Amino acid sequence: MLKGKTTIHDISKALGIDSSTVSRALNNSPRVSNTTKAKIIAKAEELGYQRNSLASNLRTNKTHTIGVVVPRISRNFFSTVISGIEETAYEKGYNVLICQSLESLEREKKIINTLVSNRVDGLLISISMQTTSFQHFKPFSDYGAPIVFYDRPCNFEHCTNVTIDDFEASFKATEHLILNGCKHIAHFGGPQAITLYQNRKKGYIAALKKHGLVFEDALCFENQLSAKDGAAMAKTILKMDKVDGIYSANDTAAISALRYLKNNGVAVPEDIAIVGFNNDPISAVIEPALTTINQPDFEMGKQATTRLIAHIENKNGPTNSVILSSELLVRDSTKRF
Amino acid sequence: MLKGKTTIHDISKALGIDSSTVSRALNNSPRVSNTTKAKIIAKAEELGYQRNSLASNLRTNKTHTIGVVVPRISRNFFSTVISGIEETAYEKGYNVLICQSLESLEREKKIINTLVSNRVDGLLISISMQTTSFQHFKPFSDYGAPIVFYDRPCNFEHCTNVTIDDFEASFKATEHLILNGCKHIAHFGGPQAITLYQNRKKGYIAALKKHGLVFEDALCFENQLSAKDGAAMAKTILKMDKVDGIYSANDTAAISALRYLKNNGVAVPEDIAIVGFNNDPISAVIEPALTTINQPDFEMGKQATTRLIAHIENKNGPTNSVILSSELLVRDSTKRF
DNA sequence: CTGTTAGCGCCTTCAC
DNA sequence: GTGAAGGCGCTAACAG
Repeated sequence: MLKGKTTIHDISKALGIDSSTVSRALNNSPRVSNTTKAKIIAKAEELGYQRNSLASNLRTNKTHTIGVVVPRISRNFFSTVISGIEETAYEKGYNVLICQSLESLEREKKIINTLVSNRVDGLLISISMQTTSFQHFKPFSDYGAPIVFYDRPCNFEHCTNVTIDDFEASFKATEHLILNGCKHIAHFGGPQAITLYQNRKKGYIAALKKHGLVFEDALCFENQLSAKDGAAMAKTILKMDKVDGIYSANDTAAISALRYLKNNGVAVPEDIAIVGFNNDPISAVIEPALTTINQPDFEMGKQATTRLIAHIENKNGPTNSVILSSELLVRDSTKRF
Repeated sequence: MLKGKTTIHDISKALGIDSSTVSRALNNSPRVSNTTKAKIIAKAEELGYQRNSLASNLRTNKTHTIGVVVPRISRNFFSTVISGIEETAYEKGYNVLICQSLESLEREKKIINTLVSNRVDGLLISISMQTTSFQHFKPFSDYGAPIVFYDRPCNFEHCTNVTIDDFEASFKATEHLILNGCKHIAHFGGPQAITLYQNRKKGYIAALKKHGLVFEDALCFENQLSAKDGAAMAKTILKMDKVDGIYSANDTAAISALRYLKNNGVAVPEDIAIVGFNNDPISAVIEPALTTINQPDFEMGKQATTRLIAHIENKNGPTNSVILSSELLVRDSTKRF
């Protein structure tokens, strides 16, 4: 007989105890005597019993499972967020179902359907870059499962948003450069159609203003911030021959620029200092000369999960959104090895 | 009324058609007339019906879900494997449940339990580094669900293994260095307790032998291959003043060594050529001077999934293990920017 | 403390 | 082509 197919009825028969008592015992109900409980548990192990969660969840109408939708697990930021989510979820007795949208709206819709039909208790989602309408979240909230949006906020019904304060982070980054003596700071910016990059630029401008530096349009770049872009911008900057600081809205461009500068005999951070948003652990090891903005990724996962579970277990909880702060991570800029 | 809670009975009542017919229609059974089928589907959409997979799976004893256990999703190699798994699984109508063991045996055991109690149809797993006994897989195979081990092989019952040919890859890497004129090639090796690193060393030795080079114990390192290790080994090598090539069993150590060398005025690959196992996309951008071994990560995911699904759907299929080849990725070693 | 009964939502014989 | 009936495995009243 296949052990895995053991049911509470098998235990029930083997012991001459009713299956409902077996169920209670296995759920550690206080309404079963310790002796029978012990007997039942022993038998369960002997028969290799494994609860059928499908049946249990169907009956209780609760899965103790949280659906997590992420654009890409390979991005360090998101995988760290997931770590935070998992830690909090497991701690509180929830399982986690991870799905990647790969930035595709179509795929996001499919995922939502699957999660709904699997009746997850709640949803944590960072929407895809293609997502502009939110109708596909409706079936979710309709069946009473709460949603928390993390990193990429969303005005859907009264859902909670957990985000990072991009303005503040950029402000601090730029200010750091200024306080270290930079007078002409370039900004490597991302697509201004995206709120996130807008805010990062605003923070940069605000810091300049506060410290009485002039905003120069020529020092403001806007592109995809790829490695190629980074090198190209560095080249442009060198030609201008006055830039002494760079604030980059992501790390790929920052690192690429840094390498270009070094290869062309520019000392970093002595000649040109660089602060990059985002921090990838590998690049940090490789480029200790780079100061980065350390995003609260793990913390974001924890916060979002805590809020979500609060909503799941207490439907009338508040839907306060959360804005998290980042920290500047200034590394040892001397040769490390 | 909550839309999400619509059941086939609601549709049944609304239409005056029996629920069994509704069920058949929604499963696109040929035994329902097209007219009633259309009516039912229309009504289902109108009511926002979402199938309850819990009930369906319970009844059919099939979840169309594959459990995937991975040591760490943040490692590029694994997240790419997952992409391959997802692609194949979705194509064949399966869902994927991703779990991270974080290299912990205890956690791996818990995951297995959850997956079993959720009755996934099959398991794809890369075991944790702590895993040496395999008893915890028993409940899995006991209830008839097949297992495929990927990347880290396992002699458990007659399960399929999908792995990479480490010997061959190392051989090719080392040979590449030799063919490019290297005479004294150092080997940055990982813990020799792990089969994988053993095989990588064997491939290195075999290549030396084939080309009549002497194996020198002093050039063979064994450590965790961290960034620190990489720099330390590079330092040692420089002192020896004869090494002209490095074959590293991972990329972290390779990149770190490369940077140390460059910082000390050594030209790469002109003075010392480096080939590193594993390739991280970011480091590839940063260090075009590095030749890497391009592992068939995506392909591995696809292969493993294809095998698993074959076993799920045809219980008596063969359990042939698969060994995949890697490719040397020689990058433009000139200054890229 | 333990047993009885019923049903979660779906699918699948078996009839007609 | 459709309806009736039963059960997947578990839990939650309600009794006793």
